[in-house]
Amino acid sequence: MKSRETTKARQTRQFIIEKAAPVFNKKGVSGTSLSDLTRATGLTKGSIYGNFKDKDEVAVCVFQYNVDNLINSLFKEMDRETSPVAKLLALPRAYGKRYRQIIDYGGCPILNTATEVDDTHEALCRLTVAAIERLKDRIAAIAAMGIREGTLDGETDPETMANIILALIEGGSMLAKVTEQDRYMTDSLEQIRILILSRSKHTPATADNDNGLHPRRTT
Amino acid sequence: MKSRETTKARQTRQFIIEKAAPVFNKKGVSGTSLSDLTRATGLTKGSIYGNFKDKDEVAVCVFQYNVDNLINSLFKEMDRETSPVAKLLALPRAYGKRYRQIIDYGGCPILNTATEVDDTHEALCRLTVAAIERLKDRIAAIAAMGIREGTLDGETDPETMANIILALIEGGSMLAKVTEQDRYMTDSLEQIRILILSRSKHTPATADNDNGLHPRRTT
DNA sequence: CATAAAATATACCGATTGGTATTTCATTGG
DNA sequence: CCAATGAAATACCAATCGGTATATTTTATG
Repeated sequence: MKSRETTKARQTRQFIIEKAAPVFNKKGVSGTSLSDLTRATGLTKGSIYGNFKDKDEVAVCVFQYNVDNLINSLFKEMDRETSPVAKLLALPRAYGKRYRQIIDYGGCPILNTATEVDDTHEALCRLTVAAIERLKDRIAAIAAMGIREGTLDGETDPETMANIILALIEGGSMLAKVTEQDRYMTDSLEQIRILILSRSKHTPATADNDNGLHPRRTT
Repeated sequence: MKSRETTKARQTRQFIIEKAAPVFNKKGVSGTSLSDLTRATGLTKGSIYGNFKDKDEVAVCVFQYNVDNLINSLFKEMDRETSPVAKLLALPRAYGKRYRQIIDYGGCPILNTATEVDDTHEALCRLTVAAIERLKDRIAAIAAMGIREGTLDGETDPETMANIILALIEGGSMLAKVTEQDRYMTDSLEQIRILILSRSKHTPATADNDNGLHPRRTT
C-alpha cells in the first residue's frame, strides 16, 4: 500500500522543484535548459520527465514555490504585529532584512517572471498577476482596517497606498540588484516607512510635511 | 568612392536594429532566435551576419537604440521647461503620455534588460547600469539646481529623490504591464508629482502633509 | 557597359534544444 | 526469496540553435 501522497515520486518532485528554483529565478524560463536542470538536480532527463510532463510544468511549480516562500515569509512577519500601522511597517522591515539574500537568490521572483513572460507564457503570466494581487489586497485590507480603527488617515486610499508600496519595493529591488547599490533599495524602503508614518495618527515620528527626502542624520 | 559612412551596410545595420528592437524588447535576448530576426527583418541569416559579428552584437545595439530613444525623449521633454521644478514634473507627465505605447512596445527596455541579464551578460549589464545612472544623475542634478535656486526644499537629498522617482517609475510600469491595470502606473506617477510638489516652494498646490494617498476627486 | 567590390542569399555545419521509448534498477508485497 | 510494480537511467529522436563558407546578386565606378 503506497503511503498516501508521500510516495517516492512526490518527494522527488519536491526535490527537483527546490533544486531548480534558484536556477529558474536566475536564468529565467527560456534561459534554463533541461541540461541546466539535470546539472542542478544530479538527476537525468528521464527522471525529470517521469515526474513532470514538460519543462513548463517544472517552471510553473518552481514559480509557485518561490512566490509562496516569499509571500508567506512576508505575511508571517506582518501577522506577528497587532496594529495595522505596525503590520504595514513590518513590510519594509522584512524587506530590509531579506533583500540581500533575495538578490543573491536571483532577485524577486515576481519581478523576474513578470518581465520575462509578458506575452509569451499565458499560465505563468496569470500566476504572476495572482501573486501581485494577493500582496496588494493584503496590504490594502490592512490599510482599510487602520482607517476603520482610526489609526490611519481616513483620506488615505488603501489601494493606492498598496500600489505605491509595491511599486517602490519592486522598482527599488530591481535597481539595487542590477547596479549592486544598496541605496536604491534602502531609499525605497525608507520612503515606504515615511509614507505609512505620515498617514498614521498618534505617531510622533510623523514630522509634518516630511516626505522622506531629507538626508538621514545618523549622528 | 564610397559615400563616407552612409554606405549601404550602414543603412542595413540601422534597418536591422530598428526591426529587431521591439522583438528583443518583448522576448528578451536569450528568448529571441536568429530566425526571429530573419522573420522580423525579411533578411536572411547571411545578411545579418554580414552586418553584425554575432547575435550579441545585435542585442547590444538594439538595447542602446531602445534606451537612447527613451532617454532622449524624456530629456527633450525636460529641456523644454525652464525651472527645476517644472523640469522634474515633466518626467511623470512624459511617462503619463507615453507609458501605454511603451507597454505596447514590450515595456521599459531598462527594466526588461536589467531583470534578464543579471549575471548572464556582462556587457549588457554594464550598459543597463550606465543608462540607469544617466537618468538618476540628470534627475539629481536638476533637484540640486532647484535647491541652489531656492525653489526646492534645502533638506531634500537630490540623489534619494532621484532614486525614489526611478523606483516608482520602474515598479509602476512593471506592475501595470503584467496586470494590464493602468492604476499601478498612474498611482505611481501621481505619487512622483506629489513628492516633487511637496518639496517645492512657492507652489500653492503643495498641501501640507499631502502624500498623495488621498483619492483624487475628479468632480 | 564592363567590371570590381560590396552586400545579400544559399547551403551547410556541429552542438544543443525539448522530448520520448526503452532499458535498467530499486522497492515492496506476497 | 521471488515476482510485480514503479522510478530512474540510457539511448535516441527530429528540430532548432548560433554560426560559417560559399555562391549569387546588387551596387558603384571607370
